[in-house]
Amino acid sequence: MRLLTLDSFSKREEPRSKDVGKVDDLEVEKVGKLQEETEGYVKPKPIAQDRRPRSLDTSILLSVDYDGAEGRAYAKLYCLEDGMVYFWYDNTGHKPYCLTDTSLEDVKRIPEIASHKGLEGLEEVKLYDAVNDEERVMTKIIAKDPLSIGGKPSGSIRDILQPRVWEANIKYHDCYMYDTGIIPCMPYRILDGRLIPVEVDLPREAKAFIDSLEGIGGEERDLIERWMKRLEYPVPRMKHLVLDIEVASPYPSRIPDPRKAEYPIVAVALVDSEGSKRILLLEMHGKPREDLSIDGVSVEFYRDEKLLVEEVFKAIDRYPIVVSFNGDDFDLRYLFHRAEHLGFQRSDIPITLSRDSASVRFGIHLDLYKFFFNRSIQVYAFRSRYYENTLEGVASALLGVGKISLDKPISDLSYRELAEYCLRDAELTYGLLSYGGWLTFNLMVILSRITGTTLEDLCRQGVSGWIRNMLEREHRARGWIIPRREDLLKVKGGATTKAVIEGKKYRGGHVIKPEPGVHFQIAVLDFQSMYPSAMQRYNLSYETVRCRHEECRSNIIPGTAHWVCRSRRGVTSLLIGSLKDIRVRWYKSKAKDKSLPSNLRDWYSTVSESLKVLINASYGVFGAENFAFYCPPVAEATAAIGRYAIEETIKEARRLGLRVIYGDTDSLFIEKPDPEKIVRLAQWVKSNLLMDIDVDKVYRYAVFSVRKKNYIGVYEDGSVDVKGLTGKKRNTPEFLKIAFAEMTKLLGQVTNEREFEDVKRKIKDLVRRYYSKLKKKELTLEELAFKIMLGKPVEAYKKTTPQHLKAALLLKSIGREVDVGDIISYVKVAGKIGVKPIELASIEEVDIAKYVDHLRTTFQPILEALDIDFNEAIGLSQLDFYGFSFA
DNA sequence: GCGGACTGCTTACCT
DNA sequence: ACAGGTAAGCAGTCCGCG
Repeated sequence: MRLLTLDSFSKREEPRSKDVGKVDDLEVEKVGKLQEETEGYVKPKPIAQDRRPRSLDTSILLSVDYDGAEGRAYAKLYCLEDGMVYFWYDNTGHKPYCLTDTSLEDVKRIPEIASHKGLEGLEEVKLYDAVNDEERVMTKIIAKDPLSIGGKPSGSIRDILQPRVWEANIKYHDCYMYDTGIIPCMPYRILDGRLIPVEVDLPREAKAFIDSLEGIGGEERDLIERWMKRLEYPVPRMKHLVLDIEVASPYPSRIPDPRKAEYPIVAVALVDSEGSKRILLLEMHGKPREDLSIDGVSVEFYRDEKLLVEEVFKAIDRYPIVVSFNGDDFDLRYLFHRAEHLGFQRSDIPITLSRDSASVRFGIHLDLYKFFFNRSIQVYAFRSRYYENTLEGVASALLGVGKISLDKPISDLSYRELAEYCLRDAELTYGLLSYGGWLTFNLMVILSRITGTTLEDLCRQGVSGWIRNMLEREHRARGWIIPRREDLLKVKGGATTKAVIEGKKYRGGHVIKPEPGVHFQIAVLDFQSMYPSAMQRYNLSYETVRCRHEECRSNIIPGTAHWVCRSRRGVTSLLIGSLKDIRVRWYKSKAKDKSLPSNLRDWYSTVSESLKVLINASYGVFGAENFAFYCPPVAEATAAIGRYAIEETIKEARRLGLRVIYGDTDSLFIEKPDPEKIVRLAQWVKSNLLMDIDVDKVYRYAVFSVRKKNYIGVYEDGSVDVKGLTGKKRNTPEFLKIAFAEMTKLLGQVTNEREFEDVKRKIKDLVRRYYSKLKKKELTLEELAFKIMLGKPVEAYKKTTPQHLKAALLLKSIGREVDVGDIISYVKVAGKIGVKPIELASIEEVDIAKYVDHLRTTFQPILEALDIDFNEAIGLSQLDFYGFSFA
């Protein structure tokens, strides 16, 4: 009976070229057995059967879906024992529902409801309304199926009840998970037909840690235990299949339309986590089959596209996790529609499409494109190491390997070229998932467990979706009504402060004007997680800010017209606070613990980074209009507490005699600090503001100009931080970046004030050298290019025509496709338009004067601080010209 | 009709 | 579609100037 585990499939024959017929026979036989194995209540096929329930070993919950034919929810479970996916159908009788504040009797009298075909029943429920701080009796309208609640073009229950309807927009699979309390990516068993969580026992050390927590309430302690159980349970290795397809389009730069699927699928790469690599090629007319062998790869030719696609479908059916890069919008969508054209029955296509996702029938489909494009993931998890949203961009930045570049359309490639190209894409995608000891996948699993979002949704939603899920689940668990956005906005109102930037909703962080010049011995003090701490310590949450109690109105948040509740603990304050506490007190410190083996440290560090993603986003979402719990006063109060904290801390620092030379939002730069005074300041902050500050870094010296958010800091070891300066921006021409880097290297060598004179001379030489390079045009177009990302489609620029757009338009005029997210490389040239893409320019036409201006502005902030005059620096080139070289 | 002062748009950065 | 604050360069407009 083990025959059908994925293991047996992965141990397939040696890589070889093989013929269609053979492959086909083999697979038909296996699929037949798959069906046989699947009998019973628990089954890997959504077929209605009512057999005696059987038990299932420890399995990981992958997702929950609704089976329309069965009329109930089912869970997809990945059995750790045999590596197969099983379906468990709900037998608790859970049904979709929504709420109304109309009484049960009155609801009965609404004829469209009473006679609604989808109505299952009505029920009176007592729930807590946190917005208004009162218990309410609501009527639960239970439906036979999710579509009856909402989603039909007309006649849905929620449309009939409008506007007196609550919780009608929650996806049913989420609703099911909230109510049953089941958590994706956690282990379950099936006993006596019931889905039962596997009890997770915390390691002794972890229990001791929880017991040792001081100054933490019981509620928060319970939460910490809950999080830790989800985080300490290991991430099991699950089997993945990466899939990538190539389509023979006659247009080289145009992506074929997956809805039309008019061109044949000529290659499919299948790379799995067990080491198997297959490439399926379509034999094309007039192109005889080659005897292809690629090391470690099974190359398979197909005479018939239908058979090729069939083979791909069989592979999809065999894996619990199917992975793609942009499969939602392309690969799976194309496969689906192509299969339709090729005459497949719907039931033989293992893919289901919805508006912006594609899913597979047995396992789950993860689209890495959306996950890597997620800003929070980009910034916090991968530290902005990539910034393009393409496979090429992400892979070459993280893996150091890019796509194979093509100079002709797919249809002109030889079989070998095509095979290698397609395989590379799949390998890169696999590499992104398994990268750094499965960092990406671990990250997803951790976020999934904490927020209760399935991996499939996690990939596709943003951080506001994740946090919404976490909060909604918490509401259901507590018996709270999930507030409606419009009620929140109406009751809590908008912002009361004025933003510095026109058009923003409220005032944000405070930036202190730097003291220009060179400053030695700088300690940089940082508030630890300032905004999350503010939310935790000041009890910020949508229901506590501007609460209903008269007696709380005097509890004013400084700098605002808002107050905060004294009597109830805010739910976001509690959730964010507990996540922050376990991160700082357990995972972050474990990640730094050198006595632990490195793989364990990596795990702790991954958990720590995942928590950071959630914690850091927790403030911003409340100011985001699309967030389900959008509440401007919460975001505004958070930022206001931050400003209050830093301003009061500066005052106290000055009282203590500390010299504050710069600060931004949650940081303070202090010159030549007395360590004792720093300790006193930290104590003051702790007892007066209930927050933590510590010395985040120490600079041997730092260089400031008058500009905020622009400085250079040199560490004790000579390494250099460059912040905000033009010389390190990614759109700055390479030669300026190189020149600037040369300068920072010089600055890194300075250890005391005396050495500055020498370095100042060297910097002048450097500037003059690059000036002369420019004058002599000893630079390539590549080095001179500005590389600017096209922020929107070409047609969307209505108000102005920026230079990178002009260059893009020139590219378009010679037939090159340009798209959102493309990086346009152009140089500044003489003439009316003033710019040319580097593909069309020559070095002779480059406008040198413009580049001298850029040389000036790149160096200006630093020269200013060092009291060097740019003109004087390059003026030396005149002397140089006449032979008075200092070199 | 030309150029400087100004505003607004755009991108990339900082926290 | 997590937030606001800052810098820089350019596009486009207004306004004064015989």
